[in-house]
Amino acid sequence: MNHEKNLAQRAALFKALGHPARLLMLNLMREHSRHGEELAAILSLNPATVSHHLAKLAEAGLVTPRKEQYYQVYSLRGDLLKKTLMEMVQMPQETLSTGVEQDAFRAKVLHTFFKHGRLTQIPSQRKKVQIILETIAAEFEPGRKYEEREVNHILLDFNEDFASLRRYLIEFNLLARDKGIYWCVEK
Amino acid sequence: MNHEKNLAQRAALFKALGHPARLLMLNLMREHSRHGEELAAILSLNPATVSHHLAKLAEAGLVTPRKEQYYQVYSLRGDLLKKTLMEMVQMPQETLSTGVEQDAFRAKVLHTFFKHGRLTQIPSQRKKVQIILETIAAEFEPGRKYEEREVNHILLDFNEDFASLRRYLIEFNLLARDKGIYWCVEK
DNA sequence: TTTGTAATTAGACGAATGTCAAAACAGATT
DNA sequence: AATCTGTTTTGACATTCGTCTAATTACAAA
Repeated sequence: MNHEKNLAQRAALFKALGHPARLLMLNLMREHSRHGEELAAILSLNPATVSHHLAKLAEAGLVTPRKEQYYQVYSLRGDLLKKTLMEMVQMPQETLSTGVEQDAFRAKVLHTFFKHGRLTQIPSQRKKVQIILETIAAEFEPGRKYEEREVNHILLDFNEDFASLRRYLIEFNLLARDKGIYWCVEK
Repeated sequence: MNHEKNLAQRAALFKALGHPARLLMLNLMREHSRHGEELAAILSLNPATVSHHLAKLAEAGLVTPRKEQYYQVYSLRGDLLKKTLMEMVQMPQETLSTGVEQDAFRAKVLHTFFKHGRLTQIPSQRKKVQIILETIAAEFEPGRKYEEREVNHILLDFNEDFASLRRYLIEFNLLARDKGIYWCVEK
């Protein structure tokens, strides 16, 4: 996809702005166009170095060159600079929010604490417990009522300590109970 | 002065934004706060690397950390990102416009073509000729009238080819002539 | 065409940056 | 107090970046 390219492009823009000499050049060009030799003299840099910097700025679309008599004159492209940092940082939702984000963390946690479909250990961090319990709670059909021994039976598939699991599920508000009848909480 | 620090700070901000992993982190934090381990899992990076990136973002003032249970949770500082690129690039006038800009180029040109107060050669680039001639024209008192032989005498101090200099000065509109009388043009 | 001048490229080299493994740290849980 | 776990630091290594000199290129001026 072009998301990668897009990402690299954005990074390149900021990278182009991330050097003192180049910031100074842009400020000088803010007043009027400049040619390489002039910038080199003002900044006390070698013309080759200036050329190198200008290439980066041009590649990022921040300046545009034009020929003029002997000189290659560079001028500022103001339109790009009018955007906010946020606009430049922000990437399309789809690039990130397709659930991939949390899935990576979920997957890691699940892989750590589940072996062959069974819960090997209950993590001590609440965020991880949450993930574990959500996975277990998915085994219960929404809307259906369960007897306590049905609940125990299901939980027993995950770990022999079904009582702790049941308690956790209620504590985390994933399971509800009334008069010995259980049901899973709607999301 | 703090101009230097200011300049380095600005560059550091952009440098912090100039890396794909850090851009992704900011985008992830745009939805909600994140802790290091989570980011490491999502980005498939070593926790140490993530910590390093987060430190750069924090130093640039783009994110702020807070402790939360086991975790160090980082959240986005939106205010900074609201500014435009131009606002971040732009430096106070005084830092640049005190005439230092052009002076550097002038100095270089003058050093190249003047030796011991005498003009060793007339440059072929108009921008440089302009600088040379302005320097020579400064020898004439504003308002005062000069005979042609007085003009020649002054120019002879710079170069034996006084006739060419005189012609150039008029061509560049630095000296004016009427009926054999010369005067320097007001700025 | 020849010459001169600014711009760019190539090459080299030191400095800064990104990455990870391992160790040290900090702080909550037990 | 002892332990466990996420975070940060340290050290090492490869990569990228900034800078210069020297060589090359592109063109305007003569």
